[in-house]
Amino acid sequence: MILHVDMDAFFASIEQAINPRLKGKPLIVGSRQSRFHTVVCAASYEAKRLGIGSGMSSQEAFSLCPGLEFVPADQSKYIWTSEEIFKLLQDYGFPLNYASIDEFQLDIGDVPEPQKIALDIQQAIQRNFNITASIGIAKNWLLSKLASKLNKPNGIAMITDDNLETVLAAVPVRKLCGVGASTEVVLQCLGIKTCLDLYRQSGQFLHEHLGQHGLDFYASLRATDKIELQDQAEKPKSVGHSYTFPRASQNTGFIHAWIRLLSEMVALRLREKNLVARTVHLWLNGPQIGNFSAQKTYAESTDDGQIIYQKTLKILARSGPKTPKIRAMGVTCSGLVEQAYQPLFLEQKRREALVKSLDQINTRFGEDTIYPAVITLTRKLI
DNA sequence: TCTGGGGTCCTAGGACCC
DNA sequence: TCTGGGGTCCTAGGACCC
Repeated sequence: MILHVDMDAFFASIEQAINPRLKGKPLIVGSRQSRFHTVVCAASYEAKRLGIGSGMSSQEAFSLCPGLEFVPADQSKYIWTSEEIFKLLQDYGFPLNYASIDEFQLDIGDVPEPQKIALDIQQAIQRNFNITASIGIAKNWLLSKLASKLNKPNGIAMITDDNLETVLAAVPVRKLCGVGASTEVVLQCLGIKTCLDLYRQSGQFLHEHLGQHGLDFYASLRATDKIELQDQAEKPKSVGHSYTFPRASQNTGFIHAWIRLLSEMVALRLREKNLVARTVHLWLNGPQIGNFSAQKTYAESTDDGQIIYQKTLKILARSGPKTPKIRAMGVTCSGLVEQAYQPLFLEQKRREALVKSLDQINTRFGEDTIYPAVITLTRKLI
């Protein structure tokens, strides 16, 4: 059996646990500092009851609840809490998988009373962090994840062979992990509305209409999939940053400065994780171009913002749109491996020593102590 | 004036090698 | 020089999740 632990309104609950004034109040955690130009990252259950949910614009949320409490997201708090919960779960001694910042899966095998373990975990989390979790138990990850949503918040639910069809009949297919907007349209056209409708289709039928995705659903709903939990936190496969401008811009200097800033932010995160990257991705979005993305893989790996910036500029020059307006952009690095080589050339050694010193100064005296001058200019242009 | 930011996985076609 | 098959890596884009 797999036990899926899903934290309830994770970011919002942490803020309420830290700040008693926010307890019991409708609260949203926004993705940016500004309470007006942001979207809801997480909503407390008090806010959810008023119809506020993740992904909604903050303005819409405030119109539903003028007295709404607002806190900008502070990732470091949530990452720290997530890692502490992971350690707590490790002590149970089962293979453990880190599924996302607020979801964990334990392979508890065929222990006799899985609900007892679930209850114990819930109580330990409540005791240590003053927040609640919902837990689903089933034969594989997809069904256990579905189960975790059945009795939210602070609930426990188990899907067995006996209640499988009853549970599936009550859940709209859109709620199943892996069914997004596009898949839902396909399924609606086929007359498939509930998870039970999906369950009753043949593998061949699902393959015809959904390809590999359909076969995966077929196997997962029957718990015949053979995906084993890996007993460790996965290493990241990509690291990126993106930014959306208040208005679209055509100013080349502005755009290049932002690429520089995003490249430096990505490089800093790579160094923090002791990783170097071979592949650089550039993503652009604008009213005329829609989504544009291009990537290039290089022979050498790097964690240097200056080099990532130059590579991104090359991608832009080679295949980027010519002069259209840019509304949002992102720089992402992939092809990540652990940093484990000695720099060969003097120039390279000097740059790495410089970058290391800058990181040390910024760590000791605050993030904004020393940085490329272009970033000052960029920030003024926001 | 509606539109954030961080990711993962899959696919299909092309380049290139043996 | 052409044909065939197998395999890997790279690229661009889509779908989805929190």
